[in-house]
Amino acid sequence: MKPQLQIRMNEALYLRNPESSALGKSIIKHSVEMIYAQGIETFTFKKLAAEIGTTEASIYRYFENKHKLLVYLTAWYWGWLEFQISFHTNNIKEPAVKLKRVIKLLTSTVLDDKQTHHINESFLHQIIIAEGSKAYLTKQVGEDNKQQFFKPYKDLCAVIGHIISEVNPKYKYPKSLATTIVEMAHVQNFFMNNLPSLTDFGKTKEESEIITFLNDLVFSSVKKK
Amino acid sequence: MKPQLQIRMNEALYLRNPESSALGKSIIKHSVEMIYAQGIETFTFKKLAAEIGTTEASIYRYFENKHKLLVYLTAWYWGWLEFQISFHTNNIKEPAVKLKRVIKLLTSTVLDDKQTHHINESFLHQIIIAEGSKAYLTKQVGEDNKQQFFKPYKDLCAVIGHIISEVNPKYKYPKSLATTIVEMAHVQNFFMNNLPSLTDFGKTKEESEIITFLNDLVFSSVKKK
DNA sequence: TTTATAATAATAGTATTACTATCATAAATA
DNA sequence: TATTTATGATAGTAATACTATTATTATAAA
Repeated sequence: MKPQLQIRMNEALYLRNPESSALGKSIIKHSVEMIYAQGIETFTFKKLAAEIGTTEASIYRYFENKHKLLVYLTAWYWGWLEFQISFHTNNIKEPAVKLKRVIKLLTSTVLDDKQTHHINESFLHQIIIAEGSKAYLTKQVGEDNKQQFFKPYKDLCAVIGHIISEVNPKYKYPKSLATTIVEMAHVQNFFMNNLPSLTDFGKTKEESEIITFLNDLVFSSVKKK
Repeated sequence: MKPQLQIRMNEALYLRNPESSALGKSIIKHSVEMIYAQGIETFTFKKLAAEIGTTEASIYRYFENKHKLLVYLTAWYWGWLEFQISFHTNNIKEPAVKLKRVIKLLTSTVLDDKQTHHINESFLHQIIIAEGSKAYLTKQVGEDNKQQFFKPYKDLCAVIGHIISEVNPKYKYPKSLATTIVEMAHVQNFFMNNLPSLTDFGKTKEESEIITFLNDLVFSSVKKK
């Protein structure tokens, strides 16, 4: 059995730690499956309770509301992805190579970790593509930010920003380019699959083309002139 | 009195044309103000009815639901913006200059059209930044797309894509770059104001910096090599 | 092994949201 | 003036998003 990787989560995101019990893990597991299947707006705690054979009240003991649960899932995803990135770029010296690897990791459909734990990362990846921005596109973004809910996302973008600066220390917009890469990896994927005429990959629907596009975009900008 | 510009709207977006009556216009006007002020999730037809002194039932005679209203407002915005762009790039020959002008129009806070009509474009611009993507980030995106709800957005992106191809006919990703410009003009603005550490403009909060960033990004990529 | 304690189940209830339906009345139009 | 059409007034329903209470288990400390 592989050592379970535990993503360190902000305690303000939950009322009771879902990792601390079987019910908690079941809530996470089935949330991911249901939100993946039906989207965040039709997903309710009542449906979730029915699905996993518990009660609404029990779920409310773990999460204050649906929004907190979504923020929890996105935070988990970004934490997990930062780990993946540090793992897969570990012994790469060349910053440009590192940056390419990051773009690939951001864009590629992740393979489910073969049930190593209860979260299906592949489903979660799709959830982040379609629902991820709703975690911060709210009026409470300021409050949520004060409580550090977006720290994993910011940390990841900071890591990417630093790699960009390694490639070219003179490049003026490492942070904005980092968020551009992250957001576009998702937006282009969503458009390719749902509004294909908005992209140049609508015919093939190949993730590899998004990677090529992003590499071209990033390296034309960052490269020393 | 200025000639009123009428944006041609998809009839499937409404039950009764809001432009056809005083109540309809009032619904649009106050929707924009309320969604701007309180965000789409806390906004309800009941609150709107109270605000404008009508009944919920009357509002439902114009719009099937809140989602359709949001899609209507975004469609209106993109239609309006495409008009602005064609107006302000009208006699520009040089495609690179045209593209710069487009980036500026996408990024800049629009000035309210001085009550020329009932829609406050400046508020609407902010709504699009914070809520616009929720119009398509849904499970019904396919259905909505079949009904052409996103045509104004796609048309605008197509226009921008063509300008990109004029700048460099060999550039491989005009469509994806076009959506990147449009989305990033908004995302960078949202981050700059709400999660400033994700951008390079957090200190000054100047829109002009976003424009400079986007110009750099776009022209480094598109430029012939 | 009992006892305390903590987690969950079962059940109920409330306020708000997201609608639909009906009928009366006012305004516009023919 | 008659008639169509829009709006207002009112009512009602199902679902959502919770909160509260009490009973039962499971777990862990004494």
